[in-house]
Amino acid sequence: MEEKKYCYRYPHPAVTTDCVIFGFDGVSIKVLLVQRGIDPHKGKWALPGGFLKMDETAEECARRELCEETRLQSTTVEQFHTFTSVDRDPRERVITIAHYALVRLSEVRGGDDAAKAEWFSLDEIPCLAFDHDRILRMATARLKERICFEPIGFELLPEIFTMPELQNLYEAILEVKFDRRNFYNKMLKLGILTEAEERPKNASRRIPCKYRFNAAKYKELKQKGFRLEF
Amino acid sequence: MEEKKYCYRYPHPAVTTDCVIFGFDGVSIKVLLVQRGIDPHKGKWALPGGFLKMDETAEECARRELCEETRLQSTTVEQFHTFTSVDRDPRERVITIAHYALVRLSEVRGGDDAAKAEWFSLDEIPCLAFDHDRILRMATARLKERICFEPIGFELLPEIFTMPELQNLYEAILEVKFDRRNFYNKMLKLGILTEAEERPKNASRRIPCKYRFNAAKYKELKQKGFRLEF
DNA sequence: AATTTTTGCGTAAAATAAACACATAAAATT
DNA sequence: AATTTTATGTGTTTATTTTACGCAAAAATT
Repeated sequence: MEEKKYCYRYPHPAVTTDCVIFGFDGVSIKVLLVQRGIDPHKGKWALPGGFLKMDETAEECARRELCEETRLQSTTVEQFHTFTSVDRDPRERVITIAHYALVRLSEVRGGDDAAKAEWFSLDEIPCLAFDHDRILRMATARLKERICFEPIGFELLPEIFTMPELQNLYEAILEVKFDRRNFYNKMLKLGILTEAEERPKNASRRIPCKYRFNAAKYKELKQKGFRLEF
Repeated sequence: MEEKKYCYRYPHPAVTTDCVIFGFDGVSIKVLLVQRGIDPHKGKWALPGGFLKMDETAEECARRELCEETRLQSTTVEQFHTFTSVDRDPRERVITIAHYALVRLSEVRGGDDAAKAEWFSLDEIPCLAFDHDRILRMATARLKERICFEPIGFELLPEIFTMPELQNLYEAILEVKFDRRNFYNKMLKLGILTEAEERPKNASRRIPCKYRFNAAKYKELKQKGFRLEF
């Protein structure tokens, strides 16, 4: 039995971060889950997560876990809720600061963790450990809200993408269907897309144009006070 | 020196909740601050807050503090961000789960706390303890976002209110001016207001109609999938 | 070779938002 | 007391945005 050497005058809860890592394979939204190797809930699938170290912020902690699983250093990581039910963990009082991350599936390499990790579609999520199903539900709800007002969708696509790909992403997240031509017009009119390649003269109409997200232009427009609104 | 009797195998941060309590006096948005009676930052103004107990959730903790300051039991309290900078508190590692609360100023009675508490307008906030200025800024930003899509504004008004009062509230929070007649039309067309009193026949036009928020109607409309959009 | 699908680029209609006009009576001013 | 100003309810007109849908051409399918 290891010594309990960190002592306080008042009880302290343990603090963890969990990370809902979203990806997009061109058809549906995926979430990365890991299979727990230890009790409690040994063998069950869970969100990647771990204990907060005393010299790191919650976001740094979440990024560390993200990197352990995907080898990705720089991606969108955002805190969205802290879960504090008193009986979340049978061992001791544990509160968790939940984050979501958006990654490009093509850039993900296997994690260095021995633990088994797997991508799941949102409609085939297995039974999850702790209150992770609740965390996941809130994460997807937040993703839906955010994508309507911030251009976070581009974090899930390759740098260069086509309009149908972008539409598929929006439809997958929001679970709706858009009219192809209206989506096209609206997106272009926003002015935040740049044509990635010059279109050949003998342009085949069947081959879609390639775009990239114009972050500079978006920043400029945002300062003028415009909102995405989808 | 009191005994440090709560011991763990790994270091644990202390966890607090802070609460940004918003009120509206008919003209501007107010925030309740308390003057710290102890070090660190003794004498400085701060957000009401305190340590999370082991048998309560973060929301319960925030409500407890709200009640201590305002005697209000049932109001909107919502978590919006957890602040985790490593050097927030000079004593030890403290993370705080920040909430905002919306209260009707008319219903607020003095707190039972000995500490001095005072309402401040957003444009005359004094220097605050810890990182509470950052917390307050994020709270007001969140309030702005939320009021555009959820009818939380009514929590700040008396149960019965007039259209000019409602408009003043929206203008105070969003820091914009609306055309009186368009605001009026838009609000009525939403269908979430009920006339509170029958208007006398010899209705003076100068005396505004009185309304109340129709929560049932709002719930019904929301289920059909409509958004406020302001 | 014919048919279907997919894309770029439109346009007409419908719905929504923005701008503003006017009557009335209370309140303020003279 | 008469006059002016202000605040409110109720519109209408115009501009803008959203929605619905048409069409041609090349690629893919049959």
